[in-house]
Amino acid sequence: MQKTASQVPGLHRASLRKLHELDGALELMYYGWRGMTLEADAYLATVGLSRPHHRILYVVARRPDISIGELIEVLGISKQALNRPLALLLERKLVAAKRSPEQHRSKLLRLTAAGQKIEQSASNHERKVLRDAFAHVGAPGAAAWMAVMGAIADNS
Amino acid sequence: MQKTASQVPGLHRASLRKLHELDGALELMYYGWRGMTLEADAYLATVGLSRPHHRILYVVARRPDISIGELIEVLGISKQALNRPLALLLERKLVAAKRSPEQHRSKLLRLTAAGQKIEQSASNHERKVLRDAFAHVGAPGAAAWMAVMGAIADNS
DNA sequence: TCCTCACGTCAACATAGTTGACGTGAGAAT
DNA sequence: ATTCTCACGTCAACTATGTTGACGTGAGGA
Repeated sequence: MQKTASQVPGLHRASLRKLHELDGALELMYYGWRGMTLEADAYLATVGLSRPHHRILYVVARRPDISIGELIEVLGISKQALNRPLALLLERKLVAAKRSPEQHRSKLLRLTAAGQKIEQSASNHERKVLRDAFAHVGAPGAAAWMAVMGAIADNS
Repeated sequence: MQKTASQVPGLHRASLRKLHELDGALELMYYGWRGMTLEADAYLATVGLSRPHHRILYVVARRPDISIGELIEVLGISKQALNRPLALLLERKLVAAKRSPEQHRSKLLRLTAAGQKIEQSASNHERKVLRDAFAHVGAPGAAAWMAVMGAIADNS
């Protein structure tokens, strides 16, 4: 047992000197991301999965019969990177692949019932964090948050 | 050359069916995080560094003479995980370690001039994204964003 | 003087990503 | 009809970032 510090799972926000006006916002983004995914990751670990598996489950849930190629595009990773986590999901029958009868050039992916259950549980953890946060600021605050995040996301 | 899709660096937001009310917010958080760090990561890559190095530089810049133990606590990673990236920063003389004269139980870390320059450049990329996004919504929107992110971050 | 234990380091391993190489089969070109 | 091409998916090898475990060292208390 060698963790004098950081036995806190949630990594309380550190107090750092602010060198720039926006440092606070910067740190909020960092800790916000961690805060949202913390419980979901812990849940996923209990079922032997992790973040990349969840991302796959999330997308497949919302695009049934998606092909591997499309999945790669949506996730923004290489097809080789997709291979291992997806193989695990298939092996554990959380995702089912069928080749369409006449067109068997690509595989079509779907969640099994078990896969759906895990996807929903994990995503629920994340949505709960957001729901609670939005409750603090009401609908206008939530709308403003969405607007800012949209602007940040669309930067590129 | 084998990337028919995803040659777009910025990974445009995918259009996924929304199964829950908060799915949009969930995805915004994901793409927002990516959006903020995208340019900074690209810059860091040009100088042979990456995200963990930047996090170290960021913290050390705001806590000069921090010890390794404190740094571990702030970053929320294990001291072994810190070891390799920090060793690189020391080797490249972006961070300097001095042992205090009488108390040489712990090392005190500081950025060198070169380290400061890189930290500022990388952080500037991230702050710029935030600044632009905030400009879209004005001060009240920014305040609401901060409030929501604070609530999300403090979840734990 | 000795014990303890925080500090920091090294070694071994897991996981998630990368690039490269390649088999296979659909569809186009000839 | 035959051949070419090339997208699709898979496998192998490698890199990077993290984990846990083991351990040397020296400060400070007993």
